[in-house]
Amino acid sequence: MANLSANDYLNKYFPQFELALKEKLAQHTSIKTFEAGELMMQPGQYFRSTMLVVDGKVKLYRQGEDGGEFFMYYLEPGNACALSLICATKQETSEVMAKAVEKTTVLAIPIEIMDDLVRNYKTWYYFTLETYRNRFEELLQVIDSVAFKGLDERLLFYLKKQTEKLNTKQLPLTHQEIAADLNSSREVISRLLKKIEQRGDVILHRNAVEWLK
Amino acid sequence: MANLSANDYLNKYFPQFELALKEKLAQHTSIKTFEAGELMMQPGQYFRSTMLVVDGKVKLYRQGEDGGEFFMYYLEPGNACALSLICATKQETSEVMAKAVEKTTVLAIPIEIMDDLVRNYKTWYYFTLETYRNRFEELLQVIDSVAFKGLDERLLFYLKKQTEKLNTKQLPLTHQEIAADLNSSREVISRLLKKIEQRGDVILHRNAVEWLK
DNA sequence: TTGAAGATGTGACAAAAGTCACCAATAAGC
DNA sequence: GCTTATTGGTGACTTTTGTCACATCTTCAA
Repeated sequence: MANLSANDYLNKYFPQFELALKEKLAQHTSIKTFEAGELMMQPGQYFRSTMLVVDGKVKLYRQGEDGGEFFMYYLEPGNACALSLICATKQETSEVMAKAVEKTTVLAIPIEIMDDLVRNYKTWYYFTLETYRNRFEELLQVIDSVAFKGLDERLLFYLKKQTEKLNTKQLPLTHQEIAADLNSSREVISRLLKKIEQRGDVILHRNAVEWLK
Repeated sequence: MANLSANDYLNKYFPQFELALKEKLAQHTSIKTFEAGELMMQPGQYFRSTMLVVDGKVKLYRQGEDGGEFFMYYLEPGNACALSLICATKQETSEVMAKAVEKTTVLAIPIEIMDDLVRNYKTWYYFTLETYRNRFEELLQVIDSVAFKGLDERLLFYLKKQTEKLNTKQLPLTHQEIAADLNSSREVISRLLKKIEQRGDVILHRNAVEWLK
């Protein structure tokens, strides 16, 4: 993607923002990019800005004390990180990990203007509410799958979600990565995938899983 | 508790609301009460109002397709149901269960005035944001415990949370109820409780667990 | 081409959790 | 008192998941 200005990004991915808000943001935000694989946020880190994703893809996951991971959801262009809204506003440390899975571009909004945004721009207010709502609902789904389902069903749910979000049926995932996302172990995932393959729902390739449904 | 007016409740539990907001709410809300054990909200139900809890205690939990339960958190006086904010605003059906665990009183805010509240009363806006934030953080904790911890640790976490919220070390819970909240089975909970008792962290009574830490 | 690293497959076993059957203790109602 | 429902205890067993050890296979770089 060619070099777009903050204004270009805002018009493209945040058309619902009122004009004055877009102008305000264009003045005060800086554009930051992260390389694929780069960590954008980690527990214990303080924030001086909230981030609006305008290009790429960000993976949000929780990290356990033992170092285990647990995938929550992806952020895409047009999304904001609900957690960074929380953390920036409350000046608390983040409790989740955010990692760029592709080269990712964000608009960084300094916390100093957050209060102004919230008070004076209705569309910003609606946007933050909508962000909370959406993330909340995603978290509820995550809780469901982990509370009520066995690993086999969770794996199916995970693969389905990946095909939707990555927008391809050839999922570029190793068994090891899947295991990490589900906080399980590679061997177990390998076996479950094999079962699913025998049922005819996927085909296993090296470094990839092909979703057939 | 004697018969309080909406205004009394607002002053007591929502002192942070600006005066005009309290007046507005006093005019437009109705007081509803629920008996102990009464279901206040269930999946598939539409809402015509958002609820502010002003007395009693409400248990929020998720229900699986198989009928299993999964405890999320309690709402207490001064809290609002984040989900009812979502559902009322988006006119979507609820996806969680809410049950009064004690006789509970709420102020019901008709959705018709929600937009007005959001637009014109700053303290309402802050309140809704704060509500989302708090529930979000509670959900993250729930996810952690279920993603990274074994049943034994989850049980400890659960008991601890109960002592905090119920504000007593004599938890009036049967093993069956605990098992339901954790979406496990009574026998397993009984055994784990026994272990914890042997470690000296609790004493088991009939219909109650005494938390010693 | 060869060696190293990473990805996957698999058997054997261990640990955690759920299920079933049944018993004992307690409380509540008649 | 007696009966019955609820609560809790326990052994035996199964299923699910995790762990360990090791074998293949592929890719890539030296």
